[in-house]
Amino acid sequence: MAAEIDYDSPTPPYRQIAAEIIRDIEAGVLRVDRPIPSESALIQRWGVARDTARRAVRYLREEGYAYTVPQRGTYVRDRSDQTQEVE
Amino acid sequence: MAAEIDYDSPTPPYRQIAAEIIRDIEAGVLRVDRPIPSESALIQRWGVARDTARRAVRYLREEGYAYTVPQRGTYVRDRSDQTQEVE
DNA sequence: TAAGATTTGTGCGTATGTATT
DNA sequence: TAATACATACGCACAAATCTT
Repeated sequence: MAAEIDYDSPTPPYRQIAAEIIRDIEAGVLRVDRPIPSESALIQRWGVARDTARRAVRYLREEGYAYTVPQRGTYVRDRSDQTQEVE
Repeated sequence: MAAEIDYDSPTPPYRQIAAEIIRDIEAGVLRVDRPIPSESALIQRWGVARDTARRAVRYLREEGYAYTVPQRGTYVRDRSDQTQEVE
């Protein structure tokens, strides 16, 4: 917890951030239909630029871990059914 | 007075706006504990986006020139004592 | 009591420019 | 060239608190 970005890692910062959020989702810390940390929160939590925080969130969407409601926020997506995406 | 934003300058717009406000503070045009121009006022005065106006105000806070009261406004801070920040 | 305006807080969408790898 | 990261700027929408009418 409260890990820092490892800029020496081959894993880019946005993936490290996404990884922690995924761990929180799978650990039940972040619940379905509840918001994940906002961009601003991620920026402060990790000390990264907005672009990086946004990449992390975008990655979570692409991986099916979250969904975004425009102008509202990004929430944990229910993956109880299709854990595997067919696309 | 009534200068325009110089988009060719290496100084970003938010810093140009902040600079004018600082001049007004140091010239006594803006007094201690009196409000500085609101975000809306800055948007109209300079023709910039809210994000830019907010950056200018945030910069003034960070530099110790102002303090913000949520939902009230941002006011000129008394710097008579610690003109120099120790941090 | 209620409505409206004002001001800041928050969140996201988008774009450009620079730098590094 | 492409991906990544950071800084900046513009746009839109809604919430919350405050102040006025």
